[in-house]
Amino acid sequence: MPELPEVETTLRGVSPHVKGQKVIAVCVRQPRLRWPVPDDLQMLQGEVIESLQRRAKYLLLNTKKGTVIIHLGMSGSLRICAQETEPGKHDHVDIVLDNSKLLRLCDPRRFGSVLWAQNVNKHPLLRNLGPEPLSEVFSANYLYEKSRNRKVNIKSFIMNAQVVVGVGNIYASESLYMAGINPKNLAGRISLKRYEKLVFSIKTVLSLAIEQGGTTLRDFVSADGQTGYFQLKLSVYGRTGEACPKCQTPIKQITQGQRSTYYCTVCQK
DNA sequence: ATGCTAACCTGCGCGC
DNA sequence: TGCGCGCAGGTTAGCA
Repeated sequence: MPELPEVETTLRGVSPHVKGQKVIAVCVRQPRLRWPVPDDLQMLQGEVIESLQRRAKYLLLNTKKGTVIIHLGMSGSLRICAQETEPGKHDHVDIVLDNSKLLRLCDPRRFGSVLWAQNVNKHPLLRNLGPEPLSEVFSANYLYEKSRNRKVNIKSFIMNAQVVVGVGNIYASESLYMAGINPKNLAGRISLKRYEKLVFSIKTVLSLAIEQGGTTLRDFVSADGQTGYFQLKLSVYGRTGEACPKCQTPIKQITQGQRSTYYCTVCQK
C-alpha cells in the first residue's frame, strides 16, 4: 500500500476533480473490505464534498452531514474515471459525481476501508492517533519524552501510529539508515541527540518522497491513472545483499514485528 | 500500560 | 506448464 507520500499524492491528484462536487450515487460492488462498508455510507448521496484532507494515511471527504473516511490498506488506489468506465475485478467502490466523473477505489487485497462518520474527530480509528510527522509538534523532544521506559525496538516504535503517524515499512528503514541508527536499538535507550537526527531524517525522507510524487511500487497507480511517477531512490529497503551506498557493506535484512527491516550493520549503530 | 501475535486478503515471482 | 511456497506498502483485536 501506499505509504504516507502516496496517500498525499493521491489526495492532491483527486482533489481538483472532487472538491465542490455533489455526489449523485454511491456504488458498492464489494462491501467486504478491512471493515464492512457501512450502509450509512449512502448518507453521502446528494451531499456536496466541500473539502478533502489527509490525516495519517486516511483520506477524508468532508460534507455538511458527515465525513467519508478512506484508507488504502496495502494495495488500494483511488482513480478518477469517466462515468461509463467499466469496473475491473478489484474496483470495489464508486462515488459518482455530478461532473460526469467518478471516484473509484481499487483494492485487490481488500485491506483498505471506506467508512462514514458523523463526527470524524470522535471516530475510534482516528481518535488516538499521534502527531503528523511533518508537523511542528513532531519534534526530537516529543519523541525522546514519549520513548522513555519503552522497551520496544526503535523501528517498531516509529511505526506505531500512537507515537507518530505515517511512517510505514519502507520509510522506517530509510529514515533509520539516514539517521545512522540500528533498528534493533531500544527506543527507551536512545539519546535526545540521536532523536534529533531521527526526526530530521523522517521529515526529510517523507518530504522528498512527497515531492517526487510518491514512490512508485507494484500496485500504486496515480490519481489520474498514470504510472509515470519516477521512483525515489531507496538506500536500503528491498536491497538485501546489495552494497551500502556509503560503505559498500552488504545490506542486511531482518524481521521485526512481522515486517522486514533493512539496514547497514556498519553505518547504523 | 506495554509488547507480541494472529488475522484480514490477493497476486506475484521463485524453485522444482 | 503447473504447483506450492514465501513474500508484499497496514492496522487492529486480543492475549500474556
